[in-house]
Amino acid sequence: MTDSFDPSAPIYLQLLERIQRQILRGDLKPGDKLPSVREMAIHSGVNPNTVQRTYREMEAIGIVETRRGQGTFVTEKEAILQSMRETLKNKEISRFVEGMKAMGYTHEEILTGLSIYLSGVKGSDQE
Amino acid sequence: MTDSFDPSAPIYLQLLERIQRQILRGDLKPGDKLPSVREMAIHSGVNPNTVQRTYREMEAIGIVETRRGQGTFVTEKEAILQSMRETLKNKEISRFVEGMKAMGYTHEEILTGLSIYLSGVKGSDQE
Amino acid sequence: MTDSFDPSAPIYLQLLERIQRQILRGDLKPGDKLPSVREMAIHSGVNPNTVQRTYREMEAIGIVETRRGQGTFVTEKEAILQSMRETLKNKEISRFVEGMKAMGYTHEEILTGLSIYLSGVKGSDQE
Amino acid sequence: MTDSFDPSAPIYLQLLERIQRQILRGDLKPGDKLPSVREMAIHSGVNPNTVQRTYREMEAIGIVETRRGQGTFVTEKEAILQSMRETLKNKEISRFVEGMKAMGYTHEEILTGLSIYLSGVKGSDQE
DNA sequence: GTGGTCTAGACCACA
DNA sequence: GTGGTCTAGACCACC
Repeated sequence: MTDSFDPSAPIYLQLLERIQRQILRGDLKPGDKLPSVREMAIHSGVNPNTVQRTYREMEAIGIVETRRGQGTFVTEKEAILQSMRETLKNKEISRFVEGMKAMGYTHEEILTGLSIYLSGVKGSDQE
Repeated sequence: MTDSFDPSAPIYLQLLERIQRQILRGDLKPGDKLPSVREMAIHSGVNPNTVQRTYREMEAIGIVETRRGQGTFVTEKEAILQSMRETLKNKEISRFVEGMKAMGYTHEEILTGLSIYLSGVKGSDQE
Repeated sequence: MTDSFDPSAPIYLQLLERIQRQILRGDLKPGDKLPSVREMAIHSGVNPNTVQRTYREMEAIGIVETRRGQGTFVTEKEAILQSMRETLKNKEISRFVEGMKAMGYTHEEILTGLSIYLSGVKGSDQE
Repeated sequence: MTDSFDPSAPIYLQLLERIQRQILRGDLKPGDKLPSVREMAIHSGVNPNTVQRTYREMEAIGIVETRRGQGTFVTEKEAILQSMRETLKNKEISRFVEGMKAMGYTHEEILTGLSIYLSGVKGSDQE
C-alpha cells in the first residue's frame, strides 16, 4: 500500500490524501511546516495551482493552518487530527473492501481472511 | 483500489498482478486469449521482454497456457484459478493491513472498522 | 557422455543441466557457492543475462539459493537434491533410449545389451 | 542424444561415429555415395586431411568402399553392417552407463530406471 | 563486489 | 502472425 489510490481521482485530492497519510505516519508532525507551494509543486510534479488548492482544502478542514508570510503548518489541534484519522480510516477500509468485492471476494472471505491474518502477525497494539 | 500496488515493485510483477486481477474480475475468463506479447507491450508502455517475462512467470505458475504460434490463454483449470484467488486475497489483505499499521491504526481499529463497514453495505454474498 | 545434450536446446537449459551434473558428480557440493553470474558468463562464453536466467530457473526449482550481494549457493535441502537426481536420471535414460531407437535398436536389444554390459563391469554399488 | 560424444576424442573418430550413426538411422543407405572429402570437410568444418583419415579408417573396417574416380560408397555387405551395428550399440551403452555412474547412479538404478522407461513407451519392436 | 531488472533490437520456431 | 531465446548494455539494490 505504498500509495494505493484511484489514479482517476482529481490530483488535488490525491495530494491531499497523501499528505494526510504523511501526518498519520508521523512523517509530518503537529506544528511541522509543510513545504512551500512552489517546493511541493516541483517535488510532486504537479502544477502550483493544484498544490495551492490542496492547501486551501486542508485549511478549510482545519488540518493545516496558514500564517501569512511564514508558511503552512500542520495543526496542533488534537480533535481535528483525531477526526481526520477516523475519516481516513474509513476511507481506506471502504477502498479496500470495494476493491476486494470487485474481484469477487465475499464479505465473509474478507472478514475471515483478515481475522486470520491479524491473528498471525504482531499488532501495533502491543508495540 | 483501481490499481493499488507498490510502484517500486518490478514491472513484470506489477503486470502479473494486474492480469490476475483482470481474471478475478472476469475481464479475462478461462480460455480467453491474452493480448500478444507485443500488443501488451505497446499498450502497457513497456518492453516486450518485460511482458514476455510476466507471461513466462504466469505460465510457470499455471495461470496461463501458451500455444506456440497461437498465443497465450487463461488456463481453464479451476484448481489453479482457485489457488490464485486465495493467494491474491492474502496478498491484498496483507498489503492493506500493513499499510494501515504504518499509519498507526491498531489491529482492533482495523477489525472493528471493517466489521462496521461491512455491516453497512450489502455484500456480494447476497447479490 | 562428457556432455551429451541436444545442442539445439536453449543455452540456458544446457547450462542448467551442466550444473546439475556438476552437483551430482560432486564437483559442486551442497552449500557451495556457484561462480558469479558474470564469471560464469565469461567462462561459458555466453551473455550474463543468459546465465542469470539459468540461475533464476534453478532458484525457482529450489536447486540453488541466492543471497543478494553474496552470491548463488547450492541448496542444502536433501529432498530437493534427491528429486533433482531422480529427474535427471529419467531425462538421461529417456535421451539414451530415444537416441538408440532412432538408430534402429529395439527395446530388447537395448535392455539385453545393457544387462550384459552391467554384468561385465563392477558397479558403483559395490564400490 | 542429438550428438552425444566425448568432445575430447580425436575429431576423426567423432566424424567416424557420426557417419556410422547416419548409416544406422538410414540417412545413408547401403550403396549410397558419401560426400566427397572436400565437401565433407567444408560441411563439417574440419580439415580435409581429417576427413580423409576418417574415410581411410572406414575403408579399413569395411564400412565403405572407395572407387577411384567415383567416390566413396557405403558398403552393401550385410555382415559388415551388422557387425558395425553391434559394435556401435555396445559403444553407446558403455558411454551411457559410464556417464551415469560418474553421476553417482548405481547399476540397479540404471537397470530399473531403464526397464520402467521401456515399459512406458511403445518400442521400435512393434513398429 | 553480488544478483535483479529493464530496454532495444535481433533471430529462430511454429503455424 | 505467435511466443521463445539471446545479446549488449544500462541502472538499481544490497552488502
